[in-house]
Amino acid sequence: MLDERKRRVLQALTDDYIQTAEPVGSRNLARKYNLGVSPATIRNEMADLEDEGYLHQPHTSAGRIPSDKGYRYYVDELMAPWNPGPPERSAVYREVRAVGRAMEEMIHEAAKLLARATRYASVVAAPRLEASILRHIDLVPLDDTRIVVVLVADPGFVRHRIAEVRRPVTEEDCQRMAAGLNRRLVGMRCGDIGRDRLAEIREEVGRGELYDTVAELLASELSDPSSEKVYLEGTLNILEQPEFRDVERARSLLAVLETKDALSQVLSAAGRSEEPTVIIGQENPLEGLRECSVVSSAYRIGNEVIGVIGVLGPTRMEYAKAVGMVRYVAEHLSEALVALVRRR
Amino acid sequence: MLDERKRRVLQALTDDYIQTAEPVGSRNLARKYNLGVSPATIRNEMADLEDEGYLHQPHTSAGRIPSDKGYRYYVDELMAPWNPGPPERSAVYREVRAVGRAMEEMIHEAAKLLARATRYASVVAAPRLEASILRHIDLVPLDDTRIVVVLVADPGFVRHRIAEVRRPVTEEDCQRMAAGLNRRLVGMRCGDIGRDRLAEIREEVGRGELYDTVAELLASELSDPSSEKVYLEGTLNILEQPEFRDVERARSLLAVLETKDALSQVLSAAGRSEEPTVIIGQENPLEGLRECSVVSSAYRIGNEVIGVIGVLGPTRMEYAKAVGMVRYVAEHLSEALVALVRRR
DNA sequence: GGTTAGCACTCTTCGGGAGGGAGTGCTAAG
DNA sequence: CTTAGCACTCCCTCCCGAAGAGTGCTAACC
Repeated sequence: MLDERKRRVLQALTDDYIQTAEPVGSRNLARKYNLGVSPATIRNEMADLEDEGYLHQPHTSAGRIPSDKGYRYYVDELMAPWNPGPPERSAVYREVRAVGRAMEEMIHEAAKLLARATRYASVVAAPRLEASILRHIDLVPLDDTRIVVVLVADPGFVRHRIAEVRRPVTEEDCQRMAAGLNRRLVGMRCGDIGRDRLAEIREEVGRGELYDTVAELLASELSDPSSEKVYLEGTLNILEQPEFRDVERARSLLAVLETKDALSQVLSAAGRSEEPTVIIGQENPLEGLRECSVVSSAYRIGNEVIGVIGVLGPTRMEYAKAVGMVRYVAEHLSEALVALVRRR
Repeated sequence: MLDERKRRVLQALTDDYIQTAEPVGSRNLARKYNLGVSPATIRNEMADLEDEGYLHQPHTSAGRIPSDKGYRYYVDELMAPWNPGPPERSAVYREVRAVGRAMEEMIHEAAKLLARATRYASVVAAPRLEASILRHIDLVPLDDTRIVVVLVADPGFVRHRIAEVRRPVTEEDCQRMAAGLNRRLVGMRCGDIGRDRLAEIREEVGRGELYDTVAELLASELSDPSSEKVYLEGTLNILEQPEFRDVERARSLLAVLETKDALSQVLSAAGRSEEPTVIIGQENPLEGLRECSVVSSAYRIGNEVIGVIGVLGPTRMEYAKAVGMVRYVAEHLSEALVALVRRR
């Protein structure tokens, strides 16, 4: 659709704009990238590219800026692939693949790393407990009316909540009930352990206030569909971007990002492809993110996609680096996670 | 030291400046606060207050602004006490005193609430595990070479880490070892469970790789003095303050706050008084925080101070509200925490 | 016919006054 | 001691002009 020279112009212009954040003029383009033609010719090409919607001008007599359509074309066809170098690689090995971490912590570390490496904000959706297999329940009395309920589920979920009862219970009560719950529930999919299921085994496992309290807590923790955890890291990086030199813009963006709900929407819009997905500006479903782009990738345990990790920055984003880094982190996160369950 | 009229002028001026963030002139002061004297008189008083260092002028022919010394006097002697109204009270009851939370989560919620209520950033130092009493250790096999180590300590600490061994272990191995560890360690102060102590009981409890791995993990988790957790919330609020309308300032402040180390310093400088402490501007030990004030208070379990919670904002801070709110939250947090251990 | 040099034109940005406004400090009178 | 009056200072805003960057068009060139 675009001839070779237009492609080269669009590529050079986008590269330049991504670097400088300033509208790019024909003279500059001719000087810095040897396109083999004069500024006048480039001007003609730029005018064509603008007519076709790949570029736009902030005002007459300014240089051009890629439009969302321009970025889209750049991302799909033009950009030079970027691969992590030694510093990025070693950071991933050091921080994501470090041992001794439960799954959620590992995922959280991956998000922090991604933010640091790209200098954008990073977002990550942690897997839902629902879909995982319950491995162990533990009841630890804190005092005679409070019990720590510890849940361990399959690929490395560990959660704890505190249950409170009116009538004192003993350590033996807790042990007996934990044994009963484990006998009947371990191996089940967490999402299937709803109130119904818990009511069914009430007779056998325990009855009494302790059972009811613990059961209620389990039901709400295990099968609450709104329990998706979303992390946001590196918000401070947003302030470094020249498009957010204005505090008001930065603030309104950050305000949007602070609502976990918005983040979930962003990540679900990104889909669950295992190859990095790029959402550019207006393609974004959320009003407040129309000047941002999101690069995200699913991560897996084995063949099963369990979450999404990505970066969020201005539309003028280093897409090549973002895509390369997201891919690398997602891959290694997946490998680290599968290692958590590999010997089963 | 200051006569009554000077006190009233300083008070009115500070109140006004805190509200408007604009230098306050004599005419304005005379109009808005009925001080019973003319602007000219107020001017004389203001000149005196400036000579004595309570005020300063950004430039000739601008109004006055309180200096750090002025704020200090205002905080110590002048400001009208502020007490939380129904909305603040109910928020505290709803969010801090809600049940089902482990201690650290409760503290974290208190910080979030404080940030929301004051519209400043909030900081909180969570108690050190070291000083608390170990209550329970649980070893849950995740697969045959990975074990979730769950620690429960006295006032509601729950932590988990994952230990990895080379030679497969069975569920029975774990149970046996957990029982042994509990028998020998429960009731001890966590900080006293160092490598020495763990080596002593090695013979009795378990030997072998499993013991060594778990022991190493316990030692690092229980007695690591650098493990103080510090939370920072409401950073976004900083951007609302007119003194941070300039992105660069906001960014450099937030960059300082993102280093947990700096936060620890701030909170330790605040001391551990149970009555709210105010640190104003230059009084702050940290270079980057010389234009900020911190209002903080210790919180307790029973009579023992276990941490510090506070808010951080520009020196032009609503001190009365900050102090009132910090006091209220710290008190209720202390009560909620003591409730965690009351039946022992 | 595509390419390029030349040029007039447009639009933003930046610096330098001018004018207005807020506030002060001083003086002298009450 | 207090206050009215007043000259003075300094900032802020607006406006203007110059500079600079970049364009689009035209006409010549290959």
